[in-house]
Amino acid sequence: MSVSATFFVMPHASGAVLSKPLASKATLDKHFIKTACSNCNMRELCMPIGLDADDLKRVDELVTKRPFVKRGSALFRAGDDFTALYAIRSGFLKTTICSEDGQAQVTGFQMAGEIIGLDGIATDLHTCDAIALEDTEVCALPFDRIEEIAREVKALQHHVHKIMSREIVREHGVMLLLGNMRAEERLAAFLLNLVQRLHARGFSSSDLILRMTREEIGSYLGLTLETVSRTFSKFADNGMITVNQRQIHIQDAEALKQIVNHAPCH
Amino acid sequence: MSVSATFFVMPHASGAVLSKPLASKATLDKHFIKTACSNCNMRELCMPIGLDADDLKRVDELVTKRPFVKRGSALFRAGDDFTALYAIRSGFLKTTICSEDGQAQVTGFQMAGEIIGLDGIATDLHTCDAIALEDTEVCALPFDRIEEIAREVKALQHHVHKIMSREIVREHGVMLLLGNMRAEERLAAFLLNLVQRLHARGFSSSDLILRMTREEIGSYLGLTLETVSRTFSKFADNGMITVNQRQIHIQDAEALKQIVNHAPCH
DNA sequence: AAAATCCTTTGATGTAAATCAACACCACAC
DNA sequence: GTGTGGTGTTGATTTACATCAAAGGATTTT
Repeated sequence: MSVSATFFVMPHASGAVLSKPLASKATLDKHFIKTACSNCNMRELCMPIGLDADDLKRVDELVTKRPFVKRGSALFRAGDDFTALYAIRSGFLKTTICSEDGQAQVTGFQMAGEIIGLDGIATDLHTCDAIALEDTEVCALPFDRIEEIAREVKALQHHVHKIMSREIVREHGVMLLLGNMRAEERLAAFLLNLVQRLHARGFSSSDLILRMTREEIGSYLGLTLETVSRTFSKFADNGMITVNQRQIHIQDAEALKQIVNHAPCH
Repeated sequence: MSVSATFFVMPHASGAVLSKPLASKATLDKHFIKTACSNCNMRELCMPIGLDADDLKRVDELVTKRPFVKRGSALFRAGDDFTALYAIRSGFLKTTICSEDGQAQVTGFQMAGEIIGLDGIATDLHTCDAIALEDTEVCALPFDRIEEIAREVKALQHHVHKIMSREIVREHGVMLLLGNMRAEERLAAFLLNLVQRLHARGFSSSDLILRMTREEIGSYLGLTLETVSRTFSKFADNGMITVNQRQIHIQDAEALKQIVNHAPCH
């Protein structure tokens, strides 16, 4: 098992593999489901396991608001006061940091079941923008309430620690990617990581729809949009994937893994 | 204030500026100082402020061992069981992750007063090697004890969260550096960050001794050792710094900041 | 103190990816 | 229908950095 696979391709695989696709279900039942965490489709992904009924009730009270973020608009922006973490119920976001001259860099893409906003704890201010790449619904988890309950519920406390540590490990993987890998390796790792996370949410492990532009992928991977486009074409020419706009079909996952693992031209 | 300066140059500036250099003191008093945290030189850096006497006593009991790590040897290695975080009392370390083909990448450099080992929380296994670049003394903080006390001492709980969030923000800065910056910008940001952290520990804000090789700097910055060396030479030619082996004197910090901020050749 | 190893510098050459540029495509509006 | 702006592809050229190479210093070992 390679480090790339461990660090980068699987950082979100916490064992929670759901039996059915969640997005459609969430859409269907939108107005009927109870909004309690204990009843949430995403529970296995964003909540600790092994809570007793009493603890669960406490955690249910945690979620006060469920903001809806329209495609293209921000859940929060750098400089905003930090008050809450957000658990993503449905949708897709990117986080970006930008230097004063407008140079922006995508630091991550987040999907349903993931937690966003951890960067704000350090200074009580958010340090990045969180922009919805499609219509997105999140659960606001007021951080002072999280800390309050975490002091009483051991499992939640540890879960919070794990989530933050996991983000640190994920970023280590990105550092490896940005520091060491060639364009092909980066894009292969990116695709495998995306599809793996989608698969853990009940979606196909071979088909995916990109919610972001080539430019956003490039920004995340430290490449230009042209290089991303060319590399997609190269993968397609080699029969590893088929590309149809934002629709990607992975035909040969093994070949992609080979590319990620085999250190390049050195 | 630029993002680079905020994210990358100052991530460790938690306001704690000590009045005197600590390293010599620590060396001098080595066998005489009380080993309690409440008496520790580094307290302002690695402990929460505003603890009452009762809380302080509790935290004092946290530190069980003070392992000594000889230069070149490992505090922990990837794959080791995670049991404790480590607060660095004195010395200097690097953390590295490596892919199976032996390709290693430095993910950070840590100095006195900083916490190391946060990556292990996610899986109960360390995911990187921590190697001492000079003889180093650390305080082992058993993580189950940290969680136990954090449940009782609110200030400690929040402090742990802040430390983890700060690490996430630091890594965002590294991502920006690796993804967007040119060699000169990277090295300038690196130097400014190092000297700023040293200054916060009571050392000079213009002179520093590098504890790592050009190769290790290059690994951290996603550059080769030759490029690091050449860039040092270029800075020296421009009169920004003087380089004497590992001794660096910063003559024109402003010029270095200019390099970091001004987006490059785009 | 000599030997061996590691580290650093500097030069010459090669190359992966950026940049510059043109065009095709899609979506949405009017 | 014909604009208009965002998005994606592909080609030609440039360039920042990697790679290859060699030699001089520093540091550790014996």
